[in-house]
Amino acid sequence: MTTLKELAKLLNISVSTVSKALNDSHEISATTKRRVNELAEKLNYKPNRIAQQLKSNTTKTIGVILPTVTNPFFAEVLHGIETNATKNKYDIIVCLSDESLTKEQRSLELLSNGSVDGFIIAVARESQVLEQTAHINTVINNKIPVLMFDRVVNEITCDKVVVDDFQSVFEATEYLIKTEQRKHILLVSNIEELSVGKLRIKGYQKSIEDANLKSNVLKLSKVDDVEKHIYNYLQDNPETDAIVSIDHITGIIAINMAKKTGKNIPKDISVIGFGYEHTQLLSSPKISIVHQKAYEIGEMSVKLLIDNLKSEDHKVKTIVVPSELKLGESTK
Amino acid sequence: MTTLKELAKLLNISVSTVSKALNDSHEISATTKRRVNELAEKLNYKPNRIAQQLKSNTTKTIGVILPTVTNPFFAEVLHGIETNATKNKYDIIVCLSDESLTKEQRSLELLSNGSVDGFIIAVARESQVLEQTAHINTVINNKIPVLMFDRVVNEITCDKVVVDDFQSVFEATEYLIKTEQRKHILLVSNIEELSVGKLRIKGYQKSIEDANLKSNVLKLSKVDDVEKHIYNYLQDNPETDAIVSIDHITGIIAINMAKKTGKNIPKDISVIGFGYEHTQLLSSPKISIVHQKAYEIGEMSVKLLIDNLKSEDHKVKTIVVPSELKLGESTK
DNA sequence: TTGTAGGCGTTATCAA
DNA sequence: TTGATAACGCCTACAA
Repeated sequence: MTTLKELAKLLNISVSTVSKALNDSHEISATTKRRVNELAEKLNYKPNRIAQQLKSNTTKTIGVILPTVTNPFFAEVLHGIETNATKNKYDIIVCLSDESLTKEQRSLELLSNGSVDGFIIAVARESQVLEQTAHINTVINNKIPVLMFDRVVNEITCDKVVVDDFQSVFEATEYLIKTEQRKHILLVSNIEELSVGKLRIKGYQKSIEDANLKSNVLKLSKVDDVEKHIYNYLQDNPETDAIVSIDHITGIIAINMAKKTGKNIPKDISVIGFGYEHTQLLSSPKISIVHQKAYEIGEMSVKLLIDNLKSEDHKVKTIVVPSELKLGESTK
Repeated sequence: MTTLKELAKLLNISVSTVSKALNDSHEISATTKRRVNELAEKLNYKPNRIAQQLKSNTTKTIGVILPTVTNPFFAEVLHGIETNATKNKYDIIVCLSDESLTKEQRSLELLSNGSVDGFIIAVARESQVLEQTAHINTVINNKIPVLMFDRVVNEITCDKVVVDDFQSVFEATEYLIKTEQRKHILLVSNIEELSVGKLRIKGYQKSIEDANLKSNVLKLSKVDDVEKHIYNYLQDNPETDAIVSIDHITGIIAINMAKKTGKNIPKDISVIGFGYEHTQLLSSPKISIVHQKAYEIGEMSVKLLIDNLKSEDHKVKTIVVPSELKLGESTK
């Protein structure tokens, strides 16, 4: 890689002159600037990023710590993060915790050595279940800004970007009750132990209670054969006329199983699931979904974190990104 | 952040002594080492990564450039890359090209300033279709190692990790012909313009030719309503008794559509798609898939790139990661 | 056993 | 208008 020193030597001028010329300083004459720029162009000079980082004590890099990226929600959030970071001339270093507390701790620890200016994190399932989150506070105490999204720890004070988990499921359920007159609504879930899962279930229950209906929750996260469990439930409870799934998997399975029991969708049973971009393609009829604005969550997270990085007196915020009920063909 | 200088000052010794003590140099006395280590521990000292990078002229960071991460194949490859990179104490900077040539060029350009030691890249759809790949050679000419995976440019000389696209579809088709005695096999695709898509279609065609059957290819990548196209085809060609999908979407849609036309799967029609971890969950009956070892592709890519980074006289290799036919319930 | 000095590539201050 | 120098934080050859 070409350096300032090399350019200086070739042009017989000093390093600092070259530096100033390249940065278009008013101190430098037009001719010198021209000479310098021409050579720099020719040798494809690019200022060494590492040196700039050392000098400026800032990396323009964000550490992004995700539980997984095979879950389409996090994939789409990452998409939003990457796009918006790039737009703001930030790079992202991505670490996957694989839902493991240890990996999450290690990643945070490893990047807290000047590698990044700040973190965007969705905490691992294990960290959330065990309520072990001291490592996050450690980072914050080291004055490295942290933004948490989706899976959030209430006890930690930092910027947060969350989904309207309670409200969205409340409304989805209410839609089934009020608009579709459904009376026997099942909730299926494979994420009931997560903060977001709990909130979504509460939204369902509130709506059910308001209508004096019976709550039916099928928890599947520790179960092998999800298909079979849903199928059996539907066989045993043939009065079921609607299903709400609070994740991006069980809704589609529920559609398949309901069809298998001979029910017509949406005539006999309505189904509302959670989903993102392509989810609807994969079911027939196309599943109605609570569409979480995953991309926007990523975008907002970057925006808020960069705000924090740039301003001296940043005050902590929590932003709620509202979801949208996107009706497909699995509701009437 | 605590620095060597600060430690030195507090202990009234020189910076180099501190440095050596922390690196457990034999030059330093046990007592000094203890004093230094204790204080370092107490102040949570961590060597500044940027300074180390500048000093060593190596970043221990890999630039990963992916077309997208919402496609589960790339998500799983990323998983493999991240895990193996971390294991080898490398970070990854992730850029998404969004299938755009321009974004891909920009990302490569931007990171070619010392930010990374090497690249892992799957070229964007646009770059591949337009056959514009000079930017990749530029990087290689700058002596930054590049590894390409999956979507590969034959004209470029560098390490490659690819899937056995031709062979896997050849075998899947052969399975339908020889084991299941299928005679009217349809291939559906939404990626026929990609190098991998072309190879997969060739594998299908070879197998079909070998058996003296008729080739039927349904190209859907520029089509709005994939469901409808598949449904119509099945209506118009009721003799169809097997479907091969060469992507991770159209196989599941084909199952749904075949069911819709009243066919029984796998009795009347067999379906084999492409897929990864969770794909099989989303269809009923569970789809049989060509399982690309996406995670392994990521792992191998990192391994090969790091080999290249470490050895002086690295010779260029292409590694083929074989896929596996994973029979589900959509074949007999 | 400890310390001094120089350098990685850049930028900024100050002097010429 | 240009150049010398110092500094960012770390490491290391060499001197003490």
